[in-house]
Amino acid sequence: MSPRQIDTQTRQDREQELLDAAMKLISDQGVEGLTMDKLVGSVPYSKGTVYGHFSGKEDLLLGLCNRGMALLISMFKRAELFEGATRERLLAWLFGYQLYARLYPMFFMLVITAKSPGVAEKASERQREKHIQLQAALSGGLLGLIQQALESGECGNPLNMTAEQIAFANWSASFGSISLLSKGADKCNIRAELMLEESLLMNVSLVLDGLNWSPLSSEFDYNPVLERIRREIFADEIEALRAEKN
Amino acid sequence: MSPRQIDTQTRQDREQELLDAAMKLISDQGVEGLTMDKLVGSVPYSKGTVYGHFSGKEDLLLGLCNRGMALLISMFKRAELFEGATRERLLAWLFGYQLYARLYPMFFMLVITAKSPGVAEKASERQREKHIQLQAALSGGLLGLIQQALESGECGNPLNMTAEQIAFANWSASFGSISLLSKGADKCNIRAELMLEESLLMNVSLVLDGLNWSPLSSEFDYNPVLERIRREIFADEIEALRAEKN
DNA sequence: ACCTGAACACCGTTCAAGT
DNA sequence: ACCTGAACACCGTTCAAGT
Repeated sequence: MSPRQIDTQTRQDREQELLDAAMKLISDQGVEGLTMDKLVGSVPYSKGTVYGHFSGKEDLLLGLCNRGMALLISMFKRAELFEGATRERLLAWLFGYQLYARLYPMFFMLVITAKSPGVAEKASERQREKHIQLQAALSGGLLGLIQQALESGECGNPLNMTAEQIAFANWSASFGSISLLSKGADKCNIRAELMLEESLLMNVSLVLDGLNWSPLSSEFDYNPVLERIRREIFADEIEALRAEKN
Repeated sequence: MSPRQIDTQTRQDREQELLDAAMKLISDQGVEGLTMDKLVGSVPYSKGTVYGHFSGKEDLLLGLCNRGMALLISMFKRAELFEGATRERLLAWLFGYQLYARLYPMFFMLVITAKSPGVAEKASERQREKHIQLQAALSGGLLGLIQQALESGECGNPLNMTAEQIAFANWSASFGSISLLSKGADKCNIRAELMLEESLLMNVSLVLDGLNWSPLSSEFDYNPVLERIRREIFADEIEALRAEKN
């Protein structure tokens, strides 16, 4: 209620406004269509003001990436509530990741560009700190789930890997499948999108079978589980994806 | 010997010269340090001449990517000669991929940027054709190896995947592991590089065990095989990597 | 104290003018 | 026919001048 309070409030609103405008530019014209000039032009503030919020283009990019990660975290929070064996809940987690990559391809790609030395080092301390904090929140839930599976013995873990190594194996299998398959699938290519879903699940199944994580895909039909995940957890996202097609 | 012959020869030489100069700029100043202005400045030709070889920056990028792929193909050709069971030869293949990513991180990353709609569409028809041709050569060897393993029964293939799907599972597991782990490992970070090697092999082992590709990693010690791969096939690359550290 | 936008250095690309 | 480099539109960033 003090003037200072109001000031920081309007300041935060304006920052969100800038991020909104930047996202609109990206979804209209692609990542390379995002320009400080265009951003300033699409917003009722001057260059100096924009630079008062983001120290430069790299800082803005990391700010966008962080917004995307917060969104992904909210999806994972919902996936954690899915009822089922640990492997089924992990499936919900991975399905959410793939939905996220399809709904917000710009955010998915920003994670890579944000980690490249060129941008990470030029960004502000504030956004960098936020980034590693979000990263920790992101992997925290996954690690907890894996630890549970190790303790209950559902994950046989024949190679005696650590929970972190298992998490990395799952993440990199998903990340590799998604990034190799979603190159030019921006629009219309519905077959490519279905292939992404199918390939991702198959590749992750191999990893989980290799980990001896029961029930193995040879002993259990995961299709009804997937159907439940789609209906119970991510109905909104799937609807949004369908709406986007038209 | 005709004048035309000589002309195309000098033209090809000049194109290689331009690619050499571009590579030097990238390895000195990073990918974003590559600029048409700087390239022209580092070479005894004018802007117009450079644009006579590459229709624009995207075309140059794809040209560099293609050069990297040709280099990777030559490494895979050697890996194919490795003597051993199919799973051992696949290991040689993947080990080569990881060495390539460490030796030429710029080439490894260029494959992603080259596939992004922004650059692929702006590049010339010539480089685009070359690119898909190289891509076919690249996956051809891997597919042949997998088919062999399927026919001999060494790969149990419990999920009844096609050879293409198996190839994609291996490729995406490798790609994901490498790209997530080699973010800022440019220099000095020797622990991160060893971790890359270890993580990649572990993640791929899970996939291959999930495929029931014998001998399973629980029944067979692959470390001596790796040692043979290092010594018999990639001794030069490992030496180059060591030399680069100093 | 906060905001503005002219100014600067650099970028990718083109094309009239030279040889 | 081939090459040159001035010129153009656009980019990210800064900072003296305003309020």
